[in-house]
Amino acid sequence: MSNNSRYISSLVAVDCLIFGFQDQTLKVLLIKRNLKPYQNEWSLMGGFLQNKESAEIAAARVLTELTGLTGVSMEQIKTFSKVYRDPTERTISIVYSSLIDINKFEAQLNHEYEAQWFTLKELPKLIFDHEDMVEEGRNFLRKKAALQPILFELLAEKFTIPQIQQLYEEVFEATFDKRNFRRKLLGSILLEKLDEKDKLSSKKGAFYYRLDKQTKHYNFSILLNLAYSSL
Amino acid sequence: MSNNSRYISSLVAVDCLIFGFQDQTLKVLLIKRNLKPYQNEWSLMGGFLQNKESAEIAAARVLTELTGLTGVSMEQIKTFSKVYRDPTERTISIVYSSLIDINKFEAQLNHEYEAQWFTLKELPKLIFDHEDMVEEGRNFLRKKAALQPILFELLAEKFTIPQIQQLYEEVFEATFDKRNFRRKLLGSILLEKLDEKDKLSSKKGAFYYRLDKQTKHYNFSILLNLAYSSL
DNA sequence: ACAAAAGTGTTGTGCATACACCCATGG
DNA sequence: CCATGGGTGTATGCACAACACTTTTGT
Repeated sequence: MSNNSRYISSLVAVDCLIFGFQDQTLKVLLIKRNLKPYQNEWSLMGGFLQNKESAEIAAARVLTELTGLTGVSMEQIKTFSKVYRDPTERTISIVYSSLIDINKFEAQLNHEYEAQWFTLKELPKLIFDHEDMVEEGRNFLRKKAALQPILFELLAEKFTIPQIQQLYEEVFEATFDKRNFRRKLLGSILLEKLDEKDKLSSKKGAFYYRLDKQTKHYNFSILLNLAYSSL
Repeated sequence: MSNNSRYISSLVAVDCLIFGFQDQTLKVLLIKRNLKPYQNEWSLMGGFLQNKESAEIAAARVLTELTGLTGVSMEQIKTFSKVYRDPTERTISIVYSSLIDINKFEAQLNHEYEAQWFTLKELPKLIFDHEDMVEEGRNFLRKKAALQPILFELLAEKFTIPQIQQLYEEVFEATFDKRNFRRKLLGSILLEKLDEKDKLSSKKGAFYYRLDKQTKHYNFSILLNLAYSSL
């Protein structure tokens, strides 16, 4: 099958849906476009596929460009291809998502871009179909989090149990019993309890934990039934 | 962001991963390419995105072209974009999957294409990265089937319980206790028992069932724990 | 002293699993 | 009459959900 005028040759973009967790809230990283058209409107950070680049590589490049972070794992969410999704030019966009520890990010932010974290409830209007992208990403996050302990990537190295619980409650838009949550969590994942306490959110203070070094073997049927209703 | 020589303008293809169920076996529909290069090699049925066409529309068009079927629901599986996946020309491909009742298909097959059903175990060598596509599709099918009663789309309007069980066993590559399976199934989905029996696979015969008309409210935590291990 | 969040155990129930025998029929 | 696959019921254990009180400490 060779090139033929009936077939379009389309620009292919990648867009990065970057989730972080801050102030007990799940957030997405958006940038304000600094070029026309749609100047000053908010969007996901994206970029076009370059010549000798797979979409995975392109997505990683875009992420690094914005945040300075490398080696972050990214997952393909979905490809968007509506004909007029970008009114100025026919493009299709492959969306990738990543979860980052928001503090690492702050350190390395590229200030060429005007980037800002938004909670999912206070999302501004986004260009094109980027709001659909966020929605898809959110569903993806739920399914994934129900099956694998990925959400830890959103937390700093040290974290408290109440923090994790808040994160899960955010993602699933639900509230869980703290006794049951703690039991399930500790029963599924090897966590190392530290002596240090986080006293920011209570007077008593909550012990920090960190992921046990050799934690590769989690027993993660955990939280699955939470998932039932939300999937 | 306007066109720029660093950015490639790539051909965008869709490939259709069509699953069917026949002789107690899960099968995929492949075609033998009738043009060079790679003439006479097997591949998924695909086509290029046309000018005013979204990928969803293109995938539906391709499916119809091959099978004559319309209105079949299709799901986007994943987009493949390795640089040299198609050695002759840079293309990216968006894979869609559908489940069809193999009998409906037989009736309407377009014989311009040399199409053939293959079991997953006897898959021939496929062009490009099409084998990866099949693999992705299979994973997708498992996850989806664990949460939703989609597999019914593979069956004819009337089906027996043992038939469904075989189908699920195929998809999950596992065997289930028939008493438990039946109980869970009937407890989750409204099935209407018919008076008629299928005597093809046993002397006693197995009663036919069909999906209850207003079956929109299934209670499908069913089979989820089968999923645990396979997801 | 009191407010605010952290931390802790027990009990009941429903669900999944495991398991063995009878039934209907065609050859 | 027998071989083949279809169909049925029960007992056990486990994992989840529900639930209330004590601890710590900053103000």
